[in-house]
Amino acid sequence: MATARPYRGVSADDRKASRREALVAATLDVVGRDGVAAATVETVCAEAGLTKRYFYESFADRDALFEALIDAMLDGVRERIGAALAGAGDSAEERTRLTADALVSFFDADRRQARLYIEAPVHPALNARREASMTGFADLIMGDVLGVDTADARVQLAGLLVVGGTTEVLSRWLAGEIDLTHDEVVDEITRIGLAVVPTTVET
Amino acid sequence: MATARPYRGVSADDRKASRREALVAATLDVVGRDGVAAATVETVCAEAGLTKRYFYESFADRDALFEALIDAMLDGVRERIGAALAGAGDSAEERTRLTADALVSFFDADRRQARLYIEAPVHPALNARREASMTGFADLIMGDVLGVDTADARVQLAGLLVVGGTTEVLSRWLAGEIDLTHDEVVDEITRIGLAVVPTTVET
DNA sequence: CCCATCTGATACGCGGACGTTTCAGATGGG
DNA sequence: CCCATCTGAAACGTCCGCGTATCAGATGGG
Repeated sequence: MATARPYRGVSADDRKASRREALVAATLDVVGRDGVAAATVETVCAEAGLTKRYFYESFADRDALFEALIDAMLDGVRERIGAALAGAGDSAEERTRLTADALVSFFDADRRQARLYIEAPVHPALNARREASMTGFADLIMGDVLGVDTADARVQLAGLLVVGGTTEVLSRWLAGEIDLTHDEVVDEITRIGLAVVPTTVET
Repeated sequence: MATARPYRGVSADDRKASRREALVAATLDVVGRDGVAAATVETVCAEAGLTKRYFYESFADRDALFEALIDAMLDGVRERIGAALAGAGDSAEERTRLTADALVSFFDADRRQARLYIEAPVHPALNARREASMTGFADLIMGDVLGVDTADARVQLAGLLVVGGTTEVLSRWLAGEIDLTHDEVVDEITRIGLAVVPTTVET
């Protein structure tokens, strides 16, 4: 049954896919404009110009949408950092700066994603991904960027402090509470990242 | 009207005050056990062994309770830090360690308060206080403890990064994700706090 | 041209939480 | 002793969001 049929010249799969895409985009818009808490199934559908029927066509429930959304965002961040580090040298200073710049640039360029990340704690499904990602970023920064032993609990602590602190700083800077330019923010985060490395465990 | 009358030997004011206190204590218990999101008017009243009528006798609404709760918690933290710094010398290292220890000890000793602080972002009223307090703590640490110029935007950034990062670290450590002792955590936070000071603006 | 499918809108039932109100019974003052 | 006040429990009305179901009209295949 349900022998998929073209409609207005588009195949069933294409229609479904573009509706899903519209929903994800609409959610990001709502989050960016009104915050995560405002992104209900109803408001998202209204924003997308679709009805709830199509929501449940693509997502099992609201959590599924949020998970898809934040996973896409986190993949984007990782990709951005990966690209920045791809052609980099071995200098810890250079690598740290490139990483910090990738992060700041990513969220500066798309405030919707920034708000999603910043407000992730309001929703359990988002918060779980956020926490996991912070651990991952901490490992990445301490290991791949600064080149210290991430098995050391002190290094883990330092990594989480830098990542958590950077998140807080980004949130404030994007809100206009910190009167520094993009480059100055990157400078400071880089400086702090380098300063925070436990000297006793350098490799 | 409402000519307050004693009941079971207690004055009306005393009865009301103890009910209010019971509600605050119950909220803290619920938050500690089940999280901020679980602290509804109904669950709090049930925990306190009171009914909603008494809730609205002491609080205008749920937000008022949350505000009273987090303000009390933040006052407690400030008091604890103040006491720690009261008899301290001028050494930045000593003052930083005492501050870090005060913070870690406070939340380590009362996980309910820790959970309230950590989960504050889930509720707007709590989050507003949390954000304001972080700015305040950042100023306190950079100014009163480390003795640098808090008018400098770079110092503000560093302060927020340390405070935000410390919050993240505390959250993880209390959750058992960081395998360090109380003293080791204080050591690391102290070390990082000192390392993060922008050297170009020392006073 | 006819009928199955797709679309868009709307209605529905459910549960959770809020804040208000009602009521019977316990308690204390005059 | 009587009656006003206090207590504890419960009921109520409202709102909001979820997830499902219904239905008339548009569209396309055979």
